[in-house]
Amino acid sequence: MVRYSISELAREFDITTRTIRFYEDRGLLSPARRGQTRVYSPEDRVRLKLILRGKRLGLSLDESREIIDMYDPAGSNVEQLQALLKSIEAKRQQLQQQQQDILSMLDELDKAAARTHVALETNLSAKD
Amino acid sequence: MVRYSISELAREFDITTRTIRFYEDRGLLSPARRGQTRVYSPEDRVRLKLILRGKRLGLSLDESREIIDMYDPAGSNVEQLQALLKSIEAKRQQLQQQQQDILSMLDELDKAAARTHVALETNLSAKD
DNA sequence: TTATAGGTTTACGTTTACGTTAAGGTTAAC
DNA sequence: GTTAACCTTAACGTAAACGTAAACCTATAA
Repeated sequence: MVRYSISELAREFDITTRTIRFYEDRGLLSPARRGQTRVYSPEDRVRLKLILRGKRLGLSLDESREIIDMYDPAGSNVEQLQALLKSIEAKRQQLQQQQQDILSMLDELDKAAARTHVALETNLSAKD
Repeated sequence: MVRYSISELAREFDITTRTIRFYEDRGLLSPARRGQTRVYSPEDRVRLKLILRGKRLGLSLDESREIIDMYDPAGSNVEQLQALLKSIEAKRQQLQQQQQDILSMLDELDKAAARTHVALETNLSAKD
């Protein structure tokens, strides 16, 4: 039965314990307790990973929570399920927009790098 | 000679004029003036577009400015050019990480959608 | 000539996502 | 038995990215 301490997780993901407690405060994590001390399961660790991935994509904590909550359709009633499908679709669109943005930006970085190489060689051969 | 007013740009990109002025304040835009009034060129408009694309990718305004500044290697000296190449490479790596993150997330959204469809059909056939 | 539809600066307010003490409780090693 | 390395809650501070409101100028259409 694998368990983690808060500082173990903080070290692994290079964040502070304050950050982890803050995520709990915002309802993104709810670790077990041994006495007063927080004890994290592998599932808690996965949730943390998902939060951090969301952060890398520029998601707010609320958005990350929404996505994590999409994982189980436990909000069983039909309307909720249909709403869930809608927000899944919306997220997908947003991610596809991001993909496009990344491709454009990568393309422009390539060109910028090329120009910079040219400028470098010019400067070097000119030995100014 | 195409020019834009601040509210034209605000309408086009669905942001407020306050936002556009804020970007200027942070050094990301520097439109011309006609009297006291701001007048935006097509180049200004492109810069604004790039800022907003950065936003969609979760970049801070400072990061967006850095990327926009990569477009011309006017910081001509050799050390600066080498530093520029380094940061271009760093950005590229970050964008590739984001690509990976997006692919994973899209994959998980697919699965979530599938589970939701199943739950929906179950609920519908059960007519609860 | 007076609305009204734009533009301006200035400045305080707000949300998000933590950072940073402070003050204290518990266990393991020396 | 005290030092060190953990853990806890509580609370104030802060940077980023604007929102919001006040107070003002200015051109033009009715």
